[in-house]
Amino acid sequence: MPGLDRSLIAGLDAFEGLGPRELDHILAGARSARYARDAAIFEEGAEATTFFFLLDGHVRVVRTTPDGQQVIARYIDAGELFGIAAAIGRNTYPASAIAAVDCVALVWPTGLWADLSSRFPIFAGNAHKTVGKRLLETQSRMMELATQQVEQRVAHALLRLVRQSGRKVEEGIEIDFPISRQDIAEMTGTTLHTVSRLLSGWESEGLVRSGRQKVTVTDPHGLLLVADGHRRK
Amino acid sequence: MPGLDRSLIAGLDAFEGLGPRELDHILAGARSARYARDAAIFEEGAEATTFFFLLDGHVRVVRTTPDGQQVIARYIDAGELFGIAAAIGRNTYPASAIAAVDCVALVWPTGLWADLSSRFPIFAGNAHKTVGKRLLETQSRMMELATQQVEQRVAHALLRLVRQSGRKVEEGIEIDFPISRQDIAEMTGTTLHTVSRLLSGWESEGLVRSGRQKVTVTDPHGLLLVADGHRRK
DNA sequence: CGCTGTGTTGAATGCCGTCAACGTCGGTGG
DNA sequence: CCACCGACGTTGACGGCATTCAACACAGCG
Repeated sequence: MPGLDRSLIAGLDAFEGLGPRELDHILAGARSARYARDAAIFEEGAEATTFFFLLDGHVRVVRTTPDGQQVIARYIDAGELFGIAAAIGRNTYPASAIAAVDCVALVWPTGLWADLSSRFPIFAGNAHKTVGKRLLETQSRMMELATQQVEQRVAHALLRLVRQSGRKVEEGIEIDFPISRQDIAEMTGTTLHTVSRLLSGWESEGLVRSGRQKVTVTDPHGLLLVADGHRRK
Repeated sequence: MPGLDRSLIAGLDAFEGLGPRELDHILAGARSARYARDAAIFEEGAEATTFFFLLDGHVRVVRTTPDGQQVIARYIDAGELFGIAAAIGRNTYPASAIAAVDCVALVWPTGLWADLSSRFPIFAGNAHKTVGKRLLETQSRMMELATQQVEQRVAHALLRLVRQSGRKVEEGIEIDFPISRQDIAEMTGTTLHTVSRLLSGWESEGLVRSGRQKVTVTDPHGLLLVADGHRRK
């Protein structure tokens, strides 16, 4: 394999504050890998032998309940570290990671974590910041589930998705990867039926346009009103 | 103030792997403080000027929604670090901390975090492990909210509380601090009315005994069946 | 050209939130 | 000491939101 070029990662959040020689050193320990759409990058409960940085694509992070129901914990976008069990002293992955589209990632053996994080404390700090952000974001979603109605939760979920993984198109902002009603239901703790009804309603109100595994938000501000419970009707 | 004795903290999880001289050094930067029941130790959104280790008592961690509803994120027990915004690179507290009973805590200025964590990487690692545990636990609660009925969620919450903060008494295991129906509702995303009904029902089935701000689980195994949705009836 | 995954929509059920009223405990001040 | 008051808890009745059950439509694919 040819060496990886530091321009791949220079300037990205996770590598903020590191110099060229440091980036080269970190990259020297990595390989790059491709994952086909719907491939499992790692599985919940498996030994955490590697950690990852997503160069391109979108990854769905999923946990499964004892009785088999799936819950989508989050989506990872290009430019984020993931699978960093080592950073929190765990040796198994707490969730599964599935490629939502064809993906490219950098992959390090977990064994390198201790060396890299002691040699480059800034890198470790950036990873811990990422963990912290995810903790806060998870708490926020927990609060939504605890206090809001389904309609508001789904609206919030869509707004989060377009903000984080949106692509500007003719009619508005489109979610940049295939996402089904079932997926949205698993993010918001409801059923695909309810999601379908909500999207149909919003479509006729001109807030969104949606089709098979596709959602475009055409009126973000209007949707935000719904998300905050300001029902006009 | 007299020096704090290292026997206060030796052997506890957060200080695992540190020697006597290291403990002394860490303690040298701390002061101890008392908080009366219901006192706010810190407030959501405030600048994170200090971080804490709970020596005695129980602390309720609370976030408030934009429209004023409170959600209890977790309870902190004696022997845990908390308010460690510095460990995840934040400079404000993401939640409020309220003393559930009279409490005693060690308090460090946040400014010391960088020094302590670079000087004692083991200490920093222990803190990051704590953050990781809380992320996983928060994810689990999010999954419960997304997939389970109120009855199961409340049962799980009680089981978690007795496991983590239980005190063995004559009739079973009692939650070691005052907790109201409202508190349980705020942990589980329901109303005090529903919690009251559930506890009444369980009391007549012999699973729990409860009174004013008191809950005792008398049949943990039976309650676990309820928590897992094995309703006999 | 059928099959599977995805999406839509109607109808019925039921969980649990809301509204309401009352009971009880404990602390506090006269 | 006792009366009062506020916080906490209980219980019934009602209703609505969302799940469940069911049937059908449509697209992509082998």
